[in-house]
Amino acid sequence: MDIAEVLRNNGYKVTPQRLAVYEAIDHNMTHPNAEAIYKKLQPKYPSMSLATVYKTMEIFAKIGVVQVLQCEEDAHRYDYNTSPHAHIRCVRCNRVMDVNVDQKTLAANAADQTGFKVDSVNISFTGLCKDCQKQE
Amino acid sequence: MDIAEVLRNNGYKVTPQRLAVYEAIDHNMTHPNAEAIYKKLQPKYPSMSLATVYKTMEIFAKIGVVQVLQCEEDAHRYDYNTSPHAHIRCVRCNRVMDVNVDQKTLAANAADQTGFKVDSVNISFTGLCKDCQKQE
DNA sequence: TTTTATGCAAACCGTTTGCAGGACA
DNA sequence: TGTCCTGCAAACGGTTTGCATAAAA
Repeated sequence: MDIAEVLRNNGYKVTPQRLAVYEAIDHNMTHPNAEAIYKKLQPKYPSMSLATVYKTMEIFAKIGVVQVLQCEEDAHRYDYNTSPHAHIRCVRCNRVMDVNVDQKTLAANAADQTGFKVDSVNISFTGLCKDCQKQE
Repeated sequence: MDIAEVLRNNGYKVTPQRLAVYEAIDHNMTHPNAEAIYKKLQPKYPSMSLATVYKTMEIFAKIGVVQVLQCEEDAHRYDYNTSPHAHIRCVRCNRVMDVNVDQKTLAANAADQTGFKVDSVNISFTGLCKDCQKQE
């Protein structure tokens, strides 16, 4: 994906900060939150502010560049993978992994039961990951 | 359920505030947040503080009297129905309804895929409810 | 040159906490 | 009486906002 082009096509300016944030999340499997993205950028982009990270993520979410996750913790996390899937978080090490779930069927089921026109589906699990199970 | 007995059995004192909060959430289908519970109690219990509502809900969640929900909004909501089920929120009127979902199968599926020992499952949908669809 | 973005600091909002006084057991 | 609970106000943490300056188009 050419993020510069996507920004331009959506009427947003292409700035070094936006490119940097994109670089930090592209194929980032850790599902970072804003603070983590900020910290990751510190060494290379020391003048970047946390507010800019938030503003950039809001734009990225709006134009479909990232998916916003809530994994039963305080801060939001971001996923470069915008295809519908669920997440599981380890309650011990806080690692977040992807989980394949048939969201389409679930959404159809929810619509049938309630008469809602369904917009979004959010599925998260918590538990103990393989590594942390070994250590217990 | 005799909430006084449940409190006592778990080592908590029985106070008018705790009984009042229970009264406010028992069979309350609106999935209220702390603020809503607080406001509902104001007329009858004007001296009740919001902090006490929070502290009480924390205890209720711990002893299994309520379920805590996150429906892709800022505040947590509480459900007197503690059996495993999902929720759907209307993005227009913010009403929240219950949805039956086979969480057991989903959890087993997530465990298979990731090797996690699954603790909890959280499923929420958003969309437009029947009434709000009519009005559009 | 016009418009939009940045970085800073302050505000915000839901929630938690410390503590002195009060209620339960 | 001893312990726990309450209500208040202040603190907290993640996020948003207002604004003056700076950079993109």
